[in-house]
Amino acid sequence: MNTHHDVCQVRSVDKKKVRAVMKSMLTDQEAVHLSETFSVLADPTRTKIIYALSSEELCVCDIAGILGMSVSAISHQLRILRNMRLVKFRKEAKMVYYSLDDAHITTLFNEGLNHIRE
Amino acid sequence: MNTHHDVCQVRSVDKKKVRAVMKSMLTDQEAVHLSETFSVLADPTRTKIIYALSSEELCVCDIAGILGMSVSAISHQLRILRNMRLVKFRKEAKMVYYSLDDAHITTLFNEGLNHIRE
DNA sequence: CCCATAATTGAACATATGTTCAACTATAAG
DNA sequence: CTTATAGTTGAACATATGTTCAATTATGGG
Repeated sequence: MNTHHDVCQVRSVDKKKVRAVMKSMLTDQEAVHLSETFSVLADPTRTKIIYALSSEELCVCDIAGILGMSVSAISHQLRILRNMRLVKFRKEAKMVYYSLDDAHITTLFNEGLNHIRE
Repeated sequence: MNTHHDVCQVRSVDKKKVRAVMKSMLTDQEAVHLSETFSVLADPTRTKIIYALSSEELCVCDIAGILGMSVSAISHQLRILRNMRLVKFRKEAKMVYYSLDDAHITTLFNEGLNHIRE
């Protein structure tokens, strides 16, 4: 609930503009969904994992080795990526091999990578 | 410093793969830079602000009105967007008008928007 | 000069997030 | 069956993040 006690009392300087923008504004659901999408890529460990998996299918142990981090930390992050359907996995004996499973986010990832590297 | 006490002892299941991936791996700096870029868009309030400003130049008061949030909360977020050079502003009398100032991130933003709306 | 309004700022607060540690499951070898 | 290894998980912990609240700055009107 919005009590407006700290919201600008004029409510709007340009009511016409305000009404127009409000009409096309993202819904809360859209804004949350959109920001959650970006959140997946908003962590250096996860960007490294995604980058690593973009060239090779890898087991948890090797990802940990490549990033110089604990298997546990990597496993926790892989769970997040799994829940977001960004990676898929395949079991073979005692090993679990991970690979990318989302062409969409990969595009977004590469778009971001191009931006910082330009 | 990495003590390796919890890192897989085998160090690598497939040393060839591991070495190859490590060679092309993002640097810490790149990974942090990349994830920081995505972090800017990883908050629903900021995505709404960016969306609002993509159609109109707006003063702080009107942005607050559109989002139904306090002027203070919006101002704090605008400072973040300003520091990241995502928005620029212009003073007129007592008002401060904000507008977008980064074509790059806007592309990334729209890419994300397309993904969730497809 | 005094007051009202637009906006910014810092501190406090609650919540979210990422890593560590230890315990646990699953699989395979002897 | 026992042991070793790969991986997962939950709790604890520290840190980061976003909003609120109160105080402050900046601008303009009477």
